[in-house]
Amino acid sequence: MSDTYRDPSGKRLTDYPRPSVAVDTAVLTVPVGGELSVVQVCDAVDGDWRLPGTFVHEGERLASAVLRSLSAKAGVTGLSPEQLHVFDDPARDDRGWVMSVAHLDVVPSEALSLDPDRARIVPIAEARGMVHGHDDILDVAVSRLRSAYRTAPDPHGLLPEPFTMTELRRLHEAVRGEALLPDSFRRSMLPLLTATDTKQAAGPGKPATRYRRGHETRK
Amino acid sequence: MSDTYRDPSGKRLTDYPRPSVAVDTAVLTVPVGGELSVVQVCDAVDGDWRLPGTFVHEGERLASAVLRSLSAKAGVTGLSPEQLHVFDDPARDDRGWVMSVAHLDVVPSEALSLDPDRARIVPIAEARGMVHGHDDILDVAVSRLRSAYRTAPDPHGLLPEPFTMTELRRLHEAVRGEALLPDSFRRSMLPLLTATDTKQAAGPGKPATRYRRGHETRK
DNA sequence: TCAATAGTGTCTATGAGACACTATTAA
DNA sequence: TTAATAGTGTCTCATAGACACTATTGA
Repeated sequence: MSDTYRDPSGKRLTDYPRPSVAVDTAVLTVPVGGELSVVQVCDAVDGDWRLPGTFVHEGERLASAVLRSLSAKAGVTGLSPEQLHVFDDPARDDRGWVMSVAHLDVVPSEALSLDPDRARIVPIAEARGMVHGHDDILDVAVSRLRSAYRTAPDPHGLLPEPFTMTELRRLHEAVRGEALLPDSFRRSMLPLLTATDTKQAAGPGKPATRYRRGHETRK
Repeated sequence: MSDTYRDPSGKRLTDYPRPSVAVDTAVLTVPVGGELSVVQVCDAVDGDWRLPGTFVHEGERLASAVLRSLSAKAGVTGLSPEQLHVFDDPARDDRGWVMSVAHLDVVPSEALSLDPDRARIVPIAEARGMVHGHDDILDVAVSRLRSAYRTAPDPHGLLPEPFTMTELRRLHEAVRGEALLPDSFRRSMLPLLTATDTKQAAGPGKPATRYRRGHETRK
């Protein structure tokens, strides 16, 4: 840090009071056959269940702080944190002047290996009642995720490739929290998928084509 | 601030290094009959034209810091700043560890009274080349504003009520940077407007109905 | 054969784009 | 009347919803 910088009033940058900056992250996932869920951690001080978070270290990127907090507090290997909003109410945190940059990270449930004493996965409907306005963060995260899943097939890669159209639709139904029409869903997603040569048969019924994300004009 | 709080490792909140937090704001406006423009201020230290900004004071809300910086540096009475993104690259600002919370504010051009030595309004196409990544902030601000003006009539209140359909369309054309079809535009906006009883005639031509924002089912 | 799942054909309602038309004013 | 601007009627096309239909498998 340059100590020589002085602003027009002659003050150094470090002469100004500075807030602590935290990151708090809604890690969303969909367990196989389950509903949209969020990772909560148990607060070491007061025992409440809340979203994982940490203070940002000096010179650290926000996304790095998010990944560090997920790996340390929840045993989660995060992927690509996305900024949502800065919660800046000075009275929000009774520990002092803390700004929290809310993040969203979307992680396949297979990639989660949680320590049950410190972290858990709960359906989003059962996650309400968290401290520090974490309910609000969850709301923003869910609506951001839902809008991403309205126009593209599994944009966050929750489903391992290749997958069948039914698997994809069940995932989207879980994320969006509502039933989708199979034929309309198929027609809207087909132009954004590439069919593979292999089929998947599970019990009776016509074997399903397997797809990958993205459209390729392969011969 | 509570001095007694200690985290699990025994440290007080104030023992951690903290970043300076700044706000930088793209103030967008549309001069009457002109194109989408942004307010720039002249940096007191290096003389560059950049977006107005300031450091956040202790206990201050981000939105308050935005309004303070606009009134102090540009003579602008800001309205309702909207958060865009946190720019957190530690190397972004050579003065030290500074996070910048980018904001958007949309202001009717009549409300601007700029000191020409310190501030100016320029069309967004001519505003490129700013320092500290302010070009990126402008990009995000413009795309946010354009998407807001795709579905609703003048959602930021740039046009004084009441207004004619043609005035509204010209404003939307300026914001979106492209021509719009008069009849399609009218049909998409009519359900979101309330007609007044008064008409407006300017020169030859059928007098135009004047509208207000919002739909009311008046008798 | 039956049950089960995958996938298609097609009708309809809706809304955007396009363009011709009518309506109402000043001069 | 003419020029100018406001506003409407209507055709077409693309798309989503809805639902019946066909296709392909295991048992």
